[in-house]
Amino acid sequence: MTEPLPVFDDDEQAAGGALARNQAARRRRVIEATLELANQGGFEAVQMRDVAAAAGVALGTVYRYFASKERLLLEANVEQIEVLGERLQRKPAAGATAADRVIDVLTRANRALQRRPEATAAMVRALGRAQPDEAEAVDRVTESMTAIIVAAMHEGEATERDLQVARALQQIWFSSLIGWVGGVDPAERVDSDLATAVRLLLV
Amino acid sequence: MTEPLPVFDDDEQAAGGALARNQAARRRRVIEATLELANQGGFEAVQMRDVAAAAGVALGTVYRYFASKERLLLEANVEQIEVLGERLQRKPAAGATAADRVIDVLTRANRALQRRPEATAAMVRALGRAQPDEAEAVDRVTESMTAIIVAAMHEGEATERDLQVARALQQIWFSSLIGWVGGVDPAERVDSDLATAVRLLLV
DNA sequence: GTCCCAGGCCGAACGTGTTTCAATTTCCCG
DNA sequence: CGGGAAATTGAAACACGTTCGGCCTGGGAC
Repeated sequence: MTEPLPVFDDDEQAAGGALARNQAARRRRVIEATLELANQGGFEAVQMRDVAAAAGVALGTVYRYFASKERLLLEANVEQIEVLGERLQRKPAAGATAADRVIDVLTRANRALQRRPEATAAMVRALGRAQPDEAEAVDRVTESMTAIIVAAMHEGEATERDLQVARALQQIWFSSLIGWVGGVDPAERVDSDLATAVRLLLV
Repeated sequence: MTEPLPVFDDDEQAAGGALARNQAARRRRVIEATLELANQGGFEAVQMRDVAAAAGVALGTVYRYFASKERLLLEANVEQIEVLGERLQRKPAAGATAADRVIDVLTRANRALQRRPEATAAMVRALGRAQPDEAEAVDRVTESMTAIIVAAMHEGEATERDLQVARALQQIWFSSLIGWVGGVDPAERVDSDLATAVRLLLV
């Protein structure tokens, strides 16, 4: 390693001592490097050695923070999805009916995802490979996806049926993304599958 | 190799000459070995070297027939799914309404899949990892799943809407299987998700 | 300030999917 | 039967995720 020095290039809250601060900074750098690589070349470009090198950290250190490549990608993308969710909320869904609003928000979400096709593909691939250890991270991602849908349906409390519909749509969304990422379907198919499903589910 | 002899333990049509016959037999042995290993230990137990050894074939030969591990698992499982589809047809779905029939057939299908959890997990994992090269194999699997659903809906020609519903259900089915295999959800969740979705989609 | 050690950090080594290639065997056909 | 094409073999090498054992450091005890 040519750079064994502790570096603080992070804007997080510095809660604990120097150690805790360094750890937070390292973790952040690893995630940043991951997103960078994922943006450029997708899942296969995120090679653990490269992530480590780009983050200025040893390979073993990456594994100290993230138990596996899937976990790393998942955790890096949970943030992204959550940010996306917030952004979508800020500009509330347009449309008179719930169906219109859901279609609107999903279309916008997909547009955002397709703007970084490689990164999206990497995230979806990580989701598709998840094993029991990663269940929690997977859950957080799908939870975010569901939340985006629920929020678009209406303002107040969601009914049981709303939640069922939202889960179904999230599952269809995920399947479609897999299909797109796997080269089975074109990107537009994600939108059209979802629009069709919304029309079937939200009478 | 201790067994270089050509073996014909296959019941397929012997169309061409000895070469074609041997190739068919080899291919079959590789698939058989794959299913065997997948049944026992799932995805990670299907190791290419072991498959080759169990099939009495060199590693390079396995790759002559199947471009990748995913492809191998996919092709091995297309057969399984198709057989399952036929078996399900033989005992037609029970129920007065389309919804009941679809739930019935999906429940039976899941019971069959859960009887070989490891093999199912291996197939689902392969589906989730698919890349563009494997698109065709993926398509055949999802096609079979959709066909099972369509067949349960009614006898005659399927309407456009039927096909949309069937595709949506297939996508939900797949997502649920991923969730189960990934340890996010218990096996029963596959059934309950599908039952819920059927009730929402088939009024 | 010095000493000590739990924990962080490192990178070499391992496992498995994939590729490669020369040598050998099998098949087909004249 | 003989020759050449194609398939198969065996073994080695490569790529990349993951693991492991030892080194180093920060920070508490004194």
